[in-house]
Amino acid sequence: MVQKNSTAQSAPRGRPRSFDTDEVLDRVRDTFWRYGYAGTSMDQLSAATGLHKPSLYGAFGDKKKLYLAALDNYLADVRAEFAEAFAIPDLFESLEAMTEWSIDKFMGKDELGTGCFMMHTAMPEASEDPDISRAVRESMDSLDRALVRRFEKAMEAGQISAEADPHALAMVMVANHYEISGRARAGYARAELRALADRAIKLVKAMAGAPA
Amino acid sequence: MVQKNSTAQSAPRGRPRSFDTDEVLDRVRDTFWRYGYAGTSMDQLSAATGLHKPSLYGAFGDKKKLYLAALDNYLADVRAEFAEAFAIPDLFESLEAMTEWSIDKFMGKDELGTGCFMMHTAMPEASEDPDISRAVRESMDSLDRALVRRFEKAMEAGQISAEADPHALAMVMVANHYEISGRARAGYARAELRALADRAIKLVKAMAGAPA
DNA sequence: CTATTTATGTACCTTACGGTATAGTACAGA
DNA sequence: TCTGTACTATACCGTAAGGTACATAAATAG
Repeated sequence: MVQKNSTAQSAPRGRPRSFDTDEVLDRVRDTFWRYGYAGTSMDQLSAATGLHKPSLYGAFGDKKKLYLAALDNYLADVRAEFAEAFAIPDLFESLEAMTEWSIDKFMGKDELGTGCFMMHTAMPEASEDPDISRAVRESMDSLDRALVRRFEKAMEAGQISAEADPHALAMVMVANHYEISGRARAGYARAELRALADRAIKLVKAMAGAPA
Repeated sequence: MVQKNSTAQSAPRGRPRSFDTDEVLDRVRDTFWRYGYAGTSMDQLSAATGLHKPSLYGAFGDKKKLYLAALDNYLADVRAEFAEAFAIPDLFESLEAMTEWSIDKFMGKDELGTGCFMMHTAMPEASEDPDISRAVRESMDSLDRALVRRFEKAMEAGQISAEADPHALAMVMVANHYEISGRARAGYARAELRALADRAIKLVKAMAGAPA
């Protein structure tokens, strides 16, 4: 009991895992992404990860916990990327970076068109599963806040008019974000998504006005 | 062979159906709506409609055809309601009616929060199923066109500035529409959806300017 | 080296899935 | 009334679903 909360150097006791959890979660995420939560079987996940089912169950619990782990993984990734984009000093470069990343992600591998992982795999379950529903709400709120803060920062930096409404501006970008996700999954071409994003950025420019 | 394409008055030959197809499709739609396409079983649909499975298979084919029939049903409903809303002479009353109807639909029975049927049941399947993907694209295009036409009509009627951009205005309403759907399914309250819609309408007002 | 702990791999369990065979039933037409 | 036809009801089929028992393997602790 001496070293109760032992730090990282002490190796775990039994046989070590033969896989990297994050890599596995990436494969899991990609599989759920294509086929949806209900549409993905544990056998598919087993095949996609190369792990046998008992390993998956041992490491993550059950299908839902595995999904939630993949969702967390995805959302953390989004938050990190957006934080990076929003750290760019110029507002419109920020928005450009944000939309560019989204469109890349939403097109997916081989320009297949997969949309937002959360929108198209978590939302169908959200009406029946309060855990998933809460995760979605938290993520939406988080994106709202991040965008509002970004616009407030731009106002403080004098990049846009002091009379601009950060909440209205954030709404435009958020709604555009979700729309692009839907269009991507419906099979619209990258150029069409880009045009939508550009339109939104242009609108933000018009709304935000010249710096006072 | 005389009356090959007989008109409606000739009754069908065998035992008549004991159910009304549209009523059944409504129940089917509601069930898919809650649990998603993959998350809904034929047994659930059988229970929800009160029909035994052979009747469902006999009338609709298989699960996917049954789903597509429910989707068609839903989309026809949306088109009809929006056509009605867009027939209101005043533009902003039109938009009010459109959003009011959407929010009602998206909240669902008992304010449970179900979102748009197409967005949350068809989209997850869209990345793997070209039939569903195409139906979604057609529906999105149709809503785009309807909104653009509505704004053009408002311009012709001198309700908004002749310099306004109908496509930009339509984009705002469409993106807002899909966003409200997502928020509804994530469990946001009706008042929050209403506030989002009002913000979009307010933005449209600002963008459209006073009639020249 | 031995005991303990944890992960792996195979094989399997129970249940639920989409779909159907078959026997019976209600109608139109002759 | 008889016949053909289409729908209904029950019971069922083969398969795939989520999840696990159990024997084995690889590590640490003593």
